[in-house]
Order: sequence, then structure tokens, then C-alpha cells
Amino acid sequence: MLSQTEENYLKAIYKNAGAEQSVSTNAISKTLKTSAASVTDMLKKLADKDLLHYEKYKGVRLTDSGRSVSTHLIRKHRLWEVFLYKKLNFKWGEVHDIAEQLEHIQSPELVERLDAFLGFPKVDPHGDPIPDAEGNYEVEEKVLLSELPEGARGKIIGLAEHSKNFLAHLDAMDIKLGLNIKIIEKFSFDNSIKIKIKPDKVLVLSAKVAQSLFINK
Amino acid sequence: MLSQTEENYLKAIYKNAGAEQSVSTNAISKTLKTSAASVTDMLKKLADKDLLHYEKYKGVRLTDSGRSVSTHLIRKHRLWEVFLYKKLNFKWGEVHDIAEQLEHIQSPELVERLDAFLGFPKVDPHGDPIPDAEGNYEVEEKVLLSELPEGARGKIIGLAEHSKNFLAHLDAMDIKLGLNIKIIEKFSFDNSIKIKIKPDKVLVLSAKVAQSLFINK
DNA sequence: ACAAATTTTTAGACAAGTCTAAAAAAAATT
DNA sequence: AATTTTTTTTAGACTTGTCTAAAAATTTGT
Ligand SMILES: [Mn+2]
Ligand SMILES: [Mn+2]
Ligand SMILES: [Mn+2]
Ligand SMILES: [Mn+2]
Repeated sequence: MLSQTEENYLKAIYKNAGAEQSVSTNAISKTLKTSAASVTDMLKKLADKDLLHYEKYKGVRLTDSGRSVSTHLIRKHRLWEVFLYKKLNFKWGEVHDIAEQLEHIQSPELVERLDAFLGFPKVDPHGDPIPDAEGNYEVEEKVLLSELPEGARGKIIGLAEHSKNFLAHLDAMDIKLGLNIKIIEKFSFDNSIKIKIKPDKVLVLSAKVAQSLFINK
Repeated sequence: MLSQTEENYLKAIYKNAGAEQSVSTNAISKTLKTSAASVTDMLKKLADKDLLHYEKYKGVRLTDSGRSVSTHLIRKHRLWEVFLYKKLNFKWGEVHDIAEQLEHIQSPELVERLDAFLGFPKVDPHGDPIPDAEGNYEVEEKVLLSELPEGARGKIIGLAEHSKNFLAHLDAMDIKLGLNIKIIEKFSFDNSIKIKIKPDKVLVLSAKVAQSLFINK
């Protein structure tokens, strides 16, 4: 059985590079906010357990086993987020930190029952896909709102940023996942974008916001 | 913030002696299945944090602060048990081990929302009381089924034993909390007891079972 | 191609939580 | 009251995960 710490390293590696590419010691160290020296130590331990391939000075790549642990953690994390959001009515900016703890609960049975209880959701409250029990998931085709031309229509399906700050800002602007939008006008002055949502509500989004929203393609 | 380990020590102390009495090093060591030497070390640390009163060779007693941590843990443990039992349909013998992990999740907001989601339950799936946010709870007056005379009536409201084995046995016998029973006959041969449940079902309980079921008084 | 900057590893230390073995204190027996 | 048994504490060691400082390797820039 893996410790929470080991699990967090694997997840950090997966988030940095997925299962194919390799990740540098420094990248992991930044994600986890630990020293590079500590990371090196841990990478050796995880390599001993066949969770990743490690070659001195060359960075690491997850093994199949390591990838499986990572995606399973992400599955648990996102299922718990759905639970907190849908059943306990937390805001979407509040669920991540709690799920960060809940994802480490060890009980395969619990995950499957939670999944069923939630109605087998496909995405978490931020629009990110929930891996199935085998660790597989589909990534929807999407494009940044800021990339779309005037006149284009689409639906908000994901976020390029996940900070609490950003999520709270979206709440304040009444922007949620699933909204159908149409681009009315793009302002070259500051790259802000005027959009229409629903029948007749119009609002102007800053460039920063437009660059952080994914639209279906 | 306390570590899971520290929390488990406090809970073990509370379970052994409540908040009034004092507990011996050995008793804690048995409950937690760690060496007496380790327990002594930890007791000093917890005393430094004012969670308990420690005097060499005299055992320990929780402080108000220690008692508060303990009852809050028990509150969380039992609320999660209700969740697992009522919402995820786990059997009552399966919930304890998972709740043992969930009780350490740190989020005051989560506990209160879970409580509301569950409809503010007063007892857990084993009939044990759930402390409120202040750590207070009422213990229902009860008596062992084995103590009742022939002809007595009552309702099964609690368990004197919590082993998985016992819980599975009760499942096999179709005995649950809330059942109304009447004592038909007590057999002096082996102290088994014949009871009637509901309209017309009669069954004989072994002495061991009768000594492990609480009836309301 | 060499020097400088950056990244990564090693070395040595520390805190938390655990253990076993031995010493000290307390409790039980005779 | 003295002896034996049991409980508790101390001493010293080990593991996990972390750190800082220094050394080694790699990458970048000229
Ligand atoms: Mn998250
Ligand atoms: Mn985590
Ligand atoms: Mn329990
Ligand atoms: Mn616990």
C-alpha cells in the first residue's frame, strides 16, 4: 500500500506529463512545493516500487502501474468533487481542497458505490473528465473562447484555469458550465469579448477570462 | 493541527475512560496495538499540547480540549457511518473500517453539511449516539436482553459488541435495530432465550447473543 | 569549445512515530 | 516486610519524509 505522500508524487507527475512524456525533478518539486533534493529521494523509492522509470539526470516517466495509480486517484478526486458539489451544495471553488484529502481514502468498494450513487457522472464540477475504473477517459474536443471568431456559437464546457479566485469571479459574473454563448464582438483595444448568453443577456468578458474558458468544438 | 496518529490516541483514551476517569499506558497500548514505550512517548507530546494531564506512572486524563477533539472525532466517525449505510448501502458490518479513515478528514464545513444531508441523525447504524457540534450527546437508558425476565417487552436499540462477526450473525438471524420483541421463555439449561418478534416470528437466541443486545428501558 | 548558469544529486541532519531491551517504579504475593 | 510480578519509563535505534549546503552533471550562451 502506498502512503499519501507517494500518491501525491505520482499524481503530480501525471499532471505534469501524463503517462507518455517524462518529467523533470524540478517540475515535480515546483508542483509539490518540496525541495528538489526531497524529490530525488522519493523518485528513487518510487522507481524501486516499479511505479516509474528513473534514470539519473534524465527525469522520470510513469510505468503502467504508476499511471494506473494516478488515474485512479484522479477518478476518486473528481468523484468526491461531484459529491461535494451536487449532494452537499458546496461551491465549485470549495470542493478541490476537501477532495485533495478524500482522494486518499482506501476502499475500492467505496469508490464504485459513490460512482453509482452519483449516477456515474462523466465530468467533475469544473468540466474535467472522470476516469472509469480502468483509468480511461475521453477528452472532449475544445477551443479557448478567445480563439473563436465573431459570430461563433458554442457551449462553455471547461476551464483552462482552476484557481479559487477565477471560480469566484465566474460566480460573480453568473458564468457556469453548460451555458450556450454567441460571440457578438471582439474588441481589439484590450482583447475583451462581448458575448450573448441565453435569450437576451449580453456581457463583456476580459481577455483573461476569455483565455480561461473552453468552448466545445 | 493534529496528526491522524495524535487523533487516534485521543480517541482511544476517550473510548477507554471517557473524559472523567484516567487511563493506564497499558490500556492505550492494547487498544492501539502499539508498544507501551511508544504510548509513553506520545502521552508526553499530547500533554505538552494540553490535550491531556499526564503524571509519570499515574495514567492520563483528557483535558477539556482533549475531550472536545475526541467527541468531535466520534461525531465525524458516526456521521460517515450513517452516510455509508444509508446512502451507499453498505452493510452495518462494513462501515466502521472506512469511517476509521474518513473521520480524519479536516473540514468543519464538511461535517456540518454532511449532518444536514443525512437529516441530522441522532444515532449511527449500530445505535450509538452521534455527538452534536459541541460534543454533547444523550445516552438512552438501556438494559441487556439477557437481564430481562420472561414476559418482558422492548425494542432492540443497541449493541454491546461491535465485531464484524457478531454483526454478520445478526444479519443471518434477521435481527436489526428497532425490532420490537417479547421474551417468551428463558432456558436455564444454556441461558438461551426464546423471543417473539413482530406478529408471529419466534426465535431462540444464544446466551452470547442475548448478552450483546441492548433493549430500551 | 569553453565558461557560466541551471538542474540534479549527494551528504548530513532533523522531526514524527515506531520498535526492543533494559532500568525503575508500583502493585501483588507470600 | 520482603520478594516477585507487572507496569511504566528510559535509552538507543530504525523508517519515512523533509530540509540545507555542497558537489556533480547538464544545459545554455558566447
Ligand atoms: Mn480538483
Ligand atoms: Mn492529494
Ligand atoms: Mn464505528
Ligand atoms: Mn481513526
